[in-house]
Amino acid sequence: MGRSPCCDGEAGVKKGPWTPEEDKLLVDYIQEKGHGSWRRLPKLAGLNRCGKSCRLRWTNYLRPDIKRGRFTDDEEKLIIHLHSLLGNKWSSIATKLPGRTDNEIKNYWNTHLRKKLLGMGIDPVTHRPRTDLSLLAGLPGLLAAAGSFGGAGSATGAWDMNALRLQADAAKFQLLQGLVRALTTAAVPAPAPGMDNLMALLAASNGGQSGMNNGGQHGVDQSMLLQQCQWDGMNNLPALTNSAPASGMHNISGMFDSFGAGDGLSSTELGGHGGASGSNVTVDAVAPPRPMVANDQECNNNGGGGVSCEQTPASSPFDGLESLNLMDDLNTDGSWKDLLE
DNA sequence: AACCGAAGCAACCGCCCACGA
DNA sequence: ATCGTGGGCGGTTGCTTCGGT
Repeated sequence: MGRSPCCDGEAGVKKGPWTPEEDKLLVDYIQEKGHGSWRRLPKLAGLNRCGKSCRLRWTNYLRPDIKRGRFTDDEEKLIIHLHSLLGNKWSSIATKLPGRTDNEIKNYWNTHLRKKLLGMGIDPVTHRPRTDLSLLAGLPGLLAAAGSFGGAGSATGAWDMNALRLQADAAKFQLLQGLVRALTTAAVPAPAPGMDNLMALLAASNGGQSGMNNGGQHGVDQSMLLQQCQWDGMNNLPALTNSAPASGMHNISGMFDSFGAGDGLSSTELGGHGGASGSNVTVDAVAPPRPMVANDQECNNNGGGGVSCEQTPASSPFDGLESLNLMDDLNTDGSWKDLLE
């Protein structure tokens, strides 16, 4: 049974925005005597507010160590990375961002970061590629998101490599899904191996709406994404033949299998893995081993919320791909069961 | 200039847990 | 063991600001 709100029964207690006068009363009192019991504080400080409101105002806005202003790119990346590990444990995330409050981070996530991930084809809850029907039509949005993700960097044409890699991960997934779709609909000639043909195939399979042939509408150099796709071995596509869909399906199934296994994709890219500098695109010749993330003692502070403290591989947008069972989503005629209407 | 919808953000709500009596 | 209280947390609301028409 939850207890009743602390302000229940306190008729006449003021709600809504705080005035500068109220702020001053609160700050002066706490700086002189400390907050002590929040419930008793309003009366002692001469405030017509409930204690809970005072606590929130102090912890979120009046504390002297609060950092205001825009989140930096590094902070954004850190939030995304921590969210992939901790979920909506905003207070835990806030402990890693000095001067930022859980409320501020939560708001920023809901209003900015969540939308960015969605635009990149990444589920903001699971941090994995989205598998809903918007995926195949999502490349234009992906590119749009790519154009906006880098903040000041993208505005100057300097690509954020970590963001690009994340986007490339999603792009690879979409490419493969489009490939499966194309081969299984048998309406498109089977391609010769190679990325260029794969791209063309995807465009054809998607009714020419893939956005990859939009002439750089969003200022995205297609070759950059291609290089990213090749970065971890995407270039080593299995040979595709002109055979019937069943045969193609076999090959693609193998692609998915190899994709999920030790492909070196790592969301620690988000955590500052230096893949490139400046605006030059560099491609890791050998993807680094996926690091283990130690969820150490701070994972104990959630009051039994259930965060595992075991060592777990750092999550990636592609982590768990092998468990997506994409082939299970295909009907015998090659159409998607749920992804396509 | 006025209107309207979207986005952003401060603040509130209600549930939960820890802890002490 | 039970209950009441204090405080923390995530989710939601509603006001304000912004941008497009």
